[in-house]
Amino acid sequence: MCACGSLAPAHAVLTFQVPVSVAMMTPQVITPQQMQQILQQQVLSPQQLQVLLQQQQALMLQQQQLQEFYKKQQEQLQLQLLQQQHAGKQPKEVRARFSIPQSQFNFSCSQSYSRRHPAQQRKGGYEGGAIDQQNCREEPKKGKQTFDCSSREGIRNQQQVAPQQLAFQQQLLQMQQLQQQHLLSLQRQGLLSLPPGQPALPLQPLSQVSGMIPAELQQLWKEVTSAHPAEETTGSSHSSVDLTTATCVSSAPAKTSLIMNPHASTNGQLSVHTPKRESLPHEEHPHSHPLYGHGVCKWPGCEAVCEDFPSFLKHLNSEHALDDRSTAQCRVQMQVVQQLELQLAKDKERLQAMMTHLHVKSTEPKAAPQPLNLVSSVTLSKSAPEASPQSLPHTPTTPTAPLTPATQGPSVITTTSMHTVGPIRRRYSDKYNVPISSDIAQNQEFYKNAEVRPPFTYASLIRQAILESPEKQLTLNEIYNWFTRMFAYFRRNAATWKNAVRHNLSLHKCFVRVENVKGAVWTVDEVEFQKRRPQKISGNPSLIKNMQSSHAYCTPLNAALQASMAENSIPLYTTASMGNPTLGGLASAMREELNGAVEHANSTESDSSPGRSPVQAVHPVHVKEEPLDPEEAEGPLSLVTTANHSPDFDQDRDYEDEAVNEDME
DNA sequence: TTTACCCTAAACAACC
DNA sequence: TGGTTGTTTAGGGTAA
Repeated sequence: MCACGSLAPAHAVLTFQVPVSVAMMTPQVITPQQMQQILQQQVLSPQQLQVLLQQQQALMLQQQQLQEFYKKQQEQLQLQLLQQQHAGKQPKEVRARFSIPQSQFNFSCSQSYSRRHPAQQRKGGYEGGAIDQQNCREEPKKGKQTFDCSSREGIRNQQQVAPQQLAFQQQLLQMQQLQQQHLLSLQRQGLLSLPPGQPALPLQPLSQVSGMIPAELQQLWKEVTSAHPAEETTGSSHSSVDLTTATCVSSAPAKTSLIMNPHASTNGQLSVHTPKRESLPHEEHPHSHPLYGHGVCKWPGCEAVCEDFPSFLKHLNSEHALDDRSTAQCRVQMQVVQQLELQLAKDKERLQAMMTHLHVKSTEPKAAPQPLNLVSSVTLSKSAPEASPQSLPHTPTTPTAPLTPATQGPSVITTTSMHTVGPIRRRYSDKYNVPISSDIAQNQEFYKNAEVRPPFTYASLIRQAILESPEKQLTLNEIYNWFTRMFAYFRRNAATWKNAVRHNLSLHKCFVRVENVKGAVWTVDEVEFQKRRPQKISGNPSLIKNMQSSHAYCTPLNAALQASMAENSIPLYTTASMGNPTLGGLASAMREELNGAVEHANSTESDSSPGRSPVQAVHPVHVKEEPLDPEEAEGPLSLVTTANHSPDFDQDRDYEDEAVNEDME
């Protein structure tokens, strides 16, 4: 680390000798011990420590703001990708080139079987045209049908590559701007010094990062700068654009440089200021100061009210003069910035890896986008040898494809791993993997549009359907509707999967059939559900690893930042301390997994209204006759049922017609 | 190899 | 009578 041992004159702080490139590109992790040492080097009073504490809190806020900004960028990126995918919707013929799920062959075979069974012949609902029974018997063994892989896909890919690259490049650009913002902040504060002639952007050249040629850079630069002229002139919103102007292209005129425009970081409440800096850029805007806003001193942890700018300056000179405390605060701030830079660098690497990966893939037959969990489940399967470029799953529309954090590396989404989604047998339930609800929520559009089988067991899906319902109870038909509504995959082969649904409902103790005024409805006994497959997760490292990796796969892109922070083991502000909802949820999910069923059951139980007594409210007609465990004798803890059922199935009904129609296809 | 879990298929009965 | 719902059995695959 770059701790400056001696503290003497103001200049010693102002010209903190940290080569920016070094501080930027090779930031070092500051351990809490080191941090303590730093602080102990100073003779600080408890009050000063208190101030430091407050300052750290403020810095945490800053980090959160940074996160939000980061998230926003990632969401934008995702949106862009989505738009590109929709723009490049593949024609229908393309569907034929993808694999046909095994169950569809099963469907075909069952049809042939039905010819031998008059009782089944009555059911004709979904059966389509004539099917060659011979093929029907042979193809399923292979598990695949191969079709001609035309060049249409390649053309489509080529059309998509450019905007995709552009999107990533813009993402990269923004990240760099973010990075530069912190550097400039440091420069403004005098914490970093640069040789006089050096441009304010001692960063890695963009071309090195992105692999863009200068012409592309210039074009990008034009686009970016022309796209946000208002922001640039007003300096009102994100400073990133200004930063771009100031730093991204060193040859650009510096007139719009952020350095000359302190407005660009008017929220400078988190900046560290040293007295020397007062006379610097603020002369153009005499009453504007990064440490002064809304009549309040923005020095971290200060917030002293200053009626006017002169009084603020007076306050600044008196309260925040160069002393041990201010120096220590600067040090803390610098460490924080370094951490942020480290984090940013990591994410930049990820982005670069993503770009590199996509660029490489663009020359190969492009596979349909897949939700991460599918990919992960595929990697667990052994069906890779069956993979072929022709066996992609159906993607009638181009659904949302959540992106993977680049830490997973380009090997996560590969042309081979993406071909075997359909026929895989292995599923994972939310018992020891990512919660199904979050997965479905994250990949909702994908599942709705792509005919890929959700990587969850029927039991998990049924449970999810029931738990999603307002009353935590569904009729069989409503469960059917949920399946067809949520998953394109279940809009086919209705007989097969419906039979499976019924089979699961009857077979598993966790599904309890109760009868209310409306008729029979199905509810979930969480205790029983969690009892299934009581594997010792806590004692099986490989399982834990698998679980964690599955979480990582399923983590949406906008959690990449948090993930990277966790990976980076940022010591000063851990992700947990930042109260990040994503990681918090992940942590709680893992806790839930590790703690087993009871906690989950209790939580589910709490979902039901306290006043309700489900068992009393409904009339169980049938409880599966299996030997009761002692705990079962006490009754299901979470039999979430209610009697006052309200008809809320308009939505289902709306879809029903559509689903039926599709089933008739 | 065993075991548990999962999926698919199918028979069958009861009900609407 | 035909469709739906629910139960049960069978067989095969997968992974621990």
